[in-house]
Amino acid sequence: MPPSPTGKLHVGNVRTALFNWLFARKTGGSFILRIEDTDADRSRAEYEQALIDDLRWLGLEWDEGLEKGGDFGPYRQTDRFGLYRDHARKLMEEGHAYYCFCSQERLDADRQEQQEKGLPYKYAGHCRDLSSGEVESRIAAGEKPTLRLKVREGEISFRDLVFGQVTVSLAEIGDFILLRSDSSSQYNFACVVDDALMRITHVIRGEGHLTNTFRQVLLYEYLGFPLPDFAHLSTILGPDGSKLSKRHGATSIGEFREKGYLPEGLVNYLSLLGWTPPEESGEVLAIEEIIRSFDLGHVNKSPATFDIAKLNFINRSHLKNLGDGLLAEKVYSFLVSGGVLPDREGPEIMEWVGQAADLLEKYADTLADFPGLVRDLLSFDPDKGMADPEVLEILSEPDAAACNKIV
RNA sequence: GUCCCCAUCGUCUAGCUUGGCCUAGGACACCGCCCUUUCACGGCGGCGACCGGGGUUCAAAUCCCCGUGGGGACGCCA
Repeated sequence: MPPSPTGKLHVGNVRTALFNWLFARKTGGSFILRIEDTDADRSRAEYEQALIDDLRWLGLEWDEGLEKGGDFGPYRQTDRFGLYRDHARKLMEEGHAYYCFCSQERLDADRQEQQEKGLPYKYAGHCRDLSSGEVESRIAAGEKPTLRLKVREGEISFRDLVFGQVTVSLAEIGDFILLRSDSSSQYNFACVVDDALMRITHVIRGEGHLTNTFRQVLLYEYLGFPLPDFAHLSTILGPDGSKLSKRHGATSIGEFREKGYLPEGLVNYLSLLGWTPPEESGEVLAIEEIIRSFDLGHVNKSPATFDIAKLNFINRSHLKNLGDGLLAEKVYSFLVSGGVLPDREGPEIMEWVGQAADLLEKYADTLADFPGLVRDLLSFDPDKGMADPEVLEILSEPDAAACNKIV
């Protein structure tokens, strides 16, 4: 599981993490957390920490990697640049790579020209056959070249565990960059070196990487590394059919946590995106049951739409399975974190918790979703035995802020 | 634009590998009825799909081709 710390952990990434984790648990393998932070501009330490917190909150503990250590560290790519350079040198010595002095401007111009002609962009190979003398003198003169892979002719093909056999002509792939001019590693290269050195057996990642995999397979070939198994997971779409993003509402798992969703509910729902448990077991499952029946070979290829209504149903079901004591505790801390109740001891708090416990007993079999439950608690009137419609109105879109409003 | 990939109810999907058991099954949502002092929960029932067109075959949701729609890649991002 190699995330980039370039933003909040998104449900799509979590689904990928989850499938990696499930596969590792199912097969008795190790789930490894490696940070892909080779993009210095976008990577931020705070995102890395949030990512760790989110993964732990969900219960997706890793066996090896960040904060955990292991035999194949370091587990942060910025700490591994030396390794990449070593392998780059090897590729160069074997004639599979070359220095490229093309300026950004020249590349942009090439790209634009190709586009206008309606051709796919591909590096034109200007520097492919520079003499070693020229290379040396330009480097001596202070030019900072990138290192490119000399892509062979023919085709490349691999068998994906989800998508099956996929093939592409190498004529489609230009000589791509291995090391940037600041000598840091580009993603595809770092990824292959790490996966090989860390003895990764299964690469399970988002579908967006399917075409990167062609490049990577070529790198495995040149580097003489054994090929791991690849499994690509379809994209998660928003209700309008486009890739799920912020404008579709809550997408970061932090937001779901704040709204009071249960980690087990979220994990259960996400496991259902692209995968189906055996029919006889139903869809509301404890994590152990998911592990037991999880099967990568039965993962769907087509993109899945994120459906909040079904998430709510799954979450609600887990809420009901929680039991009164645990539930009262969760409700209380939810209200505290939302600022509805003060985080302190006191008679009025005890009274409230007492009422909550009574109510939970009464409502034991009738729980809705978490915010719905809170809504009931706040508006329950024992004399009338019914909810106050005005309060219900305010809380029809219940969240922590709305709860705050009425107290 | 070029390449890679995908296509079953509104949504998640089973079935497709090994064509007939599919008048296409389940779940969420929705609608109705029952239960209930309200709501909810629960029970029962309903609505609802094989993207289009050609093949192959005695037989196609399942295999092949074309079209259409969608996603992804084409970066000194990952």
